Amino acid sequence: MAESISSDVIRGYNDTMILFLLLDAPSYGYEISKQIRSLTDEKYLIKETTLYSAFTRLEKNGYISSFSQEAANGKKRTYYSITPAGEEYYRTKCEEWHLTKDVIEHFIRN
Amino acid sequence: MAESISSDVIRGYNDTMILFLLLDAPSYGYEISKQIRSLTDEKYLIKETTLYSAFTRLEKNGYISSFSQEAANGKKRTYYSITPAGEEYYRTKCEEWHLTKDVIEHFIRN
DNA sequence: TATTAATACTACGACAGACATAGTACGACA
DNA sequence: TGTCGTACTATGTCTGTCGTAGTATTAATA
Repeated sequence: MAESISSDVIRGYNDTMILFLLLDAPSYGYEISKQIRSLTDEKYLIKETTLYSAFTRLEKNGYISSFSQEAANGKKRTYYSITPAGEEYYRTKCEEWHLTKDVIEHFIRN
Repeated sequence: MAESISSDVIRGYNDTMILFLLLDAPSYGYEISKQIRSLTDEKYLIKETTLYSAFTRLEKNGYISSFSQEAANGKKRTYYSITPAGEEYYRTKCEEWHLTKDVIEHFIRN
């Protein structure tokens, strides 16, 4: 019985998950990792290194932008917000997902 | 508009596709690639190198076994058949797929 | 008859995303 | 005093995919 998901399977959708969580409001690493955890009922736990390297990649591609802000407790955080290009990319990935799902399901029995 | 699927998305499911196609009968590289092509309505075309390296990996893991056989036209082919371990692995991947799908869909809007 | 297309692969190297491991730094709490 | 939670950064490795190239045979086509 498959009980947890190997992240290799998810490869290519970590970016999409992050962008989705930034659609409504800017956020930062630790919060996003907790959101992914709770949204998926602990079924998917993104690795810290995976998450932060995704931030770097997404920013380099112009899909998110970052700014520093002090939290209530005086700690400094790096926040990220989605850019218009990021929103566009997110929509593309959603379309791609539907296609991908259909393709893979041809090979799934039951 | 996403028109074709980047294989990066599919990463981790090529093995599953191959195993699926071996469930009913042994087959070989060229035929499998054509079957994937037609089953997916040309939407997914597996690369030759990807396919043959998958064979190597799957055989090394004991999920498939190979034998040589001459085709009707006298040409030699390497056929692969799925092993019991391969069938088991295939079933696991199917279960994992359902889980994965559910997880990802939390992050897909519309 | 010469050339091209289809078949059926193998070899080699590069790349990118995921991940392991480790370390930093600060505050809260016991 | 030490551990836990927070919020990261650095570095290097691994693996599946993919680009490129080459080999060899047969079938079809000009």
